[in-house]
Amino acid sequence: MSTRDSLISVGAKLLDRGGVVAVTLRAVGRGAGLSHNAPYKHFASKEDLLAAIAARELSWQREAMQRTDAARLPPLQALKMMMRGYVRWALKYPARFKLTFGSWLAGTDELTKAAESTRSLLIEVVKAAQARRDLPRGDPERLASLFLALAHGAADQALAGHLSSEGKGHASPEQLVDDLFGYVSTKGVTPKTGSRRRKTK
Amino acid sequence: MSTRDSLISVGAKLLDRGGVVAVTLRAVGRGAGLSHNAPYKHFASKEDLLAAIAARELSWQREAMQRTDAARLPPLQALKMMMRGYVRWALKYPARFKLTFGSWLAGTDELTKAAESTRSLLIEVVKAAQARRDLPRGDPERLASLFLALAHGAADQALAGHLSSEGKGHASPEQLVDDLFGYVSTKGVTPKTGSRRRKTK
DNA sequence: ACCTGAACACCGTTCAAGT
DNA sequence: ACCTGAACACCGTTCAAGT
Repeated sequence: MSTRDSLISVGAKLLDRGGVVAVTLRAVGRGAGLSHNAPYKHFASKEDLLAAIAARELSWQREAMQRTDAARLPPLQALKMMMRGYVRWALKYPARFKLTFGSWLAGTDELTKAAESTRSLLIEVVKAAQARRDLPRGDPERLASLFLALAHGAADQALAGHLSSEGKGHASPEQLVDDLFGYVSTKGVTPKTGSRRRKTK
Repeated sequence: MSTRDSLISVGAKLLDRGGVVAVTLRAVGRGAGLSHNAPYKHFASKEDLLAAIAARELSWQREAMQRTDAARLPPLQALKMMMRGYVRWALKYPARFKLTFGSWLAGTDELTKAAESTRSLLIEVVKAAQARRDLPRGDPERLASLFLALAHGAADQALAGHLSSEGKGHASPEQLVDDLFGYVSTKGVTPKTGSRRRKTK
């Protein structure tokens, strides 16, 4: 493991422990057994280190989706698993999730590339599901955006505590993902809310 | 306007200009024409000031929705306008939007109250739309969560640049909101992606 | 090429006073 | 009740050296 990689790892650990405010270049150097400004030999600035952490995270996320894809499940089911995995990741590592979508005024190349390759994988799965008539026709990019936006938003709302406040309407992010599949898919999957959908035409 | 309020306003201005990192208690004091630690007489900590800014924003958001509600439009249309307003607000004030859903380890009372009252307004509109059979049956809280999560996620993805990358699949957050209405509503609104839905049963 | 140590400006926070 | 000024520990960043 290169020094650069271990600095990224230390940064991620600090991030998990104390949020983004806990990630200081000095602490990262310390955690790697180096001097307070050794990080500057590997990253141009603090933002640059944070971007590297985010890129690694996004890249792992894509790899997880690729593994799901390689399992050759029915595409609609694969898509659902990918979205659930995304949500679980967000809930398990909130700080990493937040960081990944922080304000990257000028997203690094590394970062945008990782995001785009995730996106295109998703689009392919949507296309495959459409070919089997499990998803309605229409621009696959747009449909992929719809799923991703919902998974993302549901996770973020849950983390903010705006979802599972109190009472019975405690929809988990996973449930919302399932609901969306119910509304969109043409396979007659009934959302658990009790609403009835037509059977496949 | 109380000193406290003007401190909040200065903080919001700094936030818009330079993101959350630009909001320093010292700069806020300076901007209000006070000493560097005058803010401590009104806020317990920096986090406390940020929470107050977020709460004000959330509260404004709710008031905008209430104005829409008061216009007595058909509920489904009112709901759509609220969601679009939410998205437009996020795109116009990204830093405020991000802040509002930052990691509020211990969300202030003020903050959670504002969020809850927004939520309950949304739920009422969903119920009204269901009563008119414009939305399918099912837990209205859950349906409201679905709309809010999508609007939120679409806005956040757009801000991260993960939506309108390049090519034709450049779905705007507003379009995604419209798409969701198309899939969910029972009024036979056709999503612009070209997918056909059944007419009302 | 990679690392250290000193230095600078800035920040959050605390404390003792002032009116 | 509200504000100021000094002080402390900490941080991002830069620079001049060291090997």
